[in-house]
Amino acid sequence: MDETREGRDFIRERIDTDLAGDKYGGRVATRFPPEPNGYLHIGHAKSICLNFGVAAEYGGICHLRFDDTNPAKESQEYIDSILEDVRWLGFDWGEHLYYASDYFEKLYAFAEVLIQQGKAYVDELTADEIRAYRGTLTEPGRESPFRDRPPEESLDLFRRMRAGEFEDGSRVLRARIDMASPNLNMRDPTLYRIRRVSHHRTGDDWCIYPMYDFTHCLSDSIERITHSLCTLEFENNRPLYDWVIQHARADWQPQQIEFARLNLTYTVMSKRKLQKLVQEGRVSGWDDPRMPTVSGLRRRGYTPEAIRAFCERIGIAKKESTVDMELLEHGIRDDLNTRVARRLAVLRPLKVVIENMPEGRVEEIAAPDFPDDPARMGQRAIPFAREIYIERDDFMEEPTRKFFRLAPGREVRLRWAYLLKCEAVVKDDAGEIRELRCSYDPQTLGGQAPDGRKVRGTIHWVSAAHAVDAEVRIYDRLFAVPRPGDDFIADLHPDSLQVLQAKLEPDLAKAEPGSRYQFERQGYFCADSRDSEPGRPVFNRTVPLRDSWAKIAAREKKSS
RNA sequence: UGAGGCGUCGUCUAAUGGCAGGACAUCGGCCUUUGGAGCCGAUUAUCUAGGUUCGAAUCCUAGCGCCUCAGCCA
Repeated sequence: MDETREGRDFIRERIDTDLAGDKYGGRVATRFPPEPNGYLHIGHAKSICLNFGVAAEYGGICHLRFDDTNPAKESQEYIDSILEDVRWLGFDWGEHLYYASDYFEKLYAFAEVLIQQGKAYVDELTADEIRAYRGTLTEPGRESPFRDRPPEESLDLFRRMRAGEFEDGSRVLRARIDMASPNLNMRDPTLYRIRRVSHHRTGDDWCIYPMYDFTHCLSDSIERITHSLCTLEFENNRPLYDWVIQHARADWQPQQIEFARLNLTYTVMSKRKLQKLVQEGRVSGWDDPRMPTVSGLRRRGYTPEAIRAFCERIGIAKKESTVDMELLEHGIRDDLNTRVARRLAVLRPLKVVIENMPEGRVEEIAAPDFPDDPARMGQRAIPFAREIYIERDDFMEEPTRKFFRLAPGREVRLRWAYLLKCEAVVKDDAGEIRELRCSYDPQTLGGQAPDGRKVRGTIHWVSAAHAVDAEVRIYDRLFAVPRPGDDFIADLHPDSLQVLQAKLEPDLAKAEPGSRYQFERQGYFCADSRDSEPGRPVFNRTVPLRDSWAKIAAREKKSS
């Protein structure tokens, strides 16, 4: 543990203070409270790492609680995905899995307490009227004509609301606080509404459902949560959080602390926007590898370790911020670099005929899985034959100054194999390059020339006859601009997905779904867990390797 | 412009009255059978103006800018 005083975030410092002051008897209990109305995204991962992380560091516990008070928007599918994602991220809630809907009866009892104290009343104003009575940011609101009715009357009405005597929307239960409060949340907020919608867990047991501000604080209290960590937009709700617990006479008062939510460049992070992308078919689903969802990142090939390390790196603060996507990408490269085996794969094939290689002859060449780490065992055989594929980009008919790959008359090294020289270019009638005629130097197996001549470029290749044909999906950023605007659909990146028919080295035929590799000189790839079939993997590009050649090429192009 | 928050390199984030540090990004160099990785180096920041102090990112005053709140969403 590197829990030095330096670098600790303000939440942990606050908890230190509480513990030192014996505020909660030395206990720490947090909770991650998702609403099951969408899939988790990396912003939730930040919250999960914080809540579970804090609990672990202080020897406490972290509950997983579904905040399921709005059945119209929630479903079991979302619950299942959330459970899977939290687990995949590496966190364990033990037996502490809860649902706010399990507390409906208790919450109802708290509501009756509030009514009996004269702190809540049944209002018969319409939604529009309530809005009109609320006032504005600069003017106080007006009190409802039903505000001062006797508690007994409200109690009777509230019981009849529960019993189903009234139509949806005809009445609500409201807190009786202060219609002139400068904090609009305190202007008699709605606590319960009538809504005849089947709940995914309680079915048709209830036709009234509690609101967030009433449910969340009391659920925290029921569970004896010590520190209720949430995002900045709930700061204005904190007085109400405290008010409800006090006046409903709950016997446990957690401390709500707010921190800034995560934003990332080149993506969007609100469930509403992500849902729109899914609904409009702009992506294939919540787990589309371009989505910033946990399931999308998983399918893309991200590891839980990389996501956790990222969440640690970005820190916790109250300042609104937008983190560079590059930091996330750096994290997954850094993780995968030392973890995954190397393979050769030609994404945009160009055929090469090696004229001095006898037809029908095949050589098996051993290639290490981890060339940077000789101590680490693991290798596979790659067949070498007369016809091979190389990357189209690795040949240039009229090479620029700094291009040191293959060109007419030039020599390059085939990774792990021989030096190869381009003798001729074969074009079709349209002038397109169809194939290259080359020669190899049989004295150079392993890539070194006995005469000591230097060859600068090394390129990857696969044997044409042995190659595995595979679909490879090249994913790029979902959005073309760093900060998508309100009309975010217009900012979508038109080429965020390119589907390629690639040629892979034979070993890759046995790639298990979900397995990760580095395709040398290209990037990190992950066998798609949904579309791969035995012997026919489909690969998703997780992230490209850093490409300093791209910068040089761009500069050369500019200056020419 | 009522209330509540927030302002430190391009981007995140530390420094809690005592040398403004780290990471990512960027730019150089070394090395390299991945134009990858690795190694070395460099550029770049305290919102503004006053004040307190030997000394201010930090304390005080006044500004400026940004975010959140007028759901029977969470």
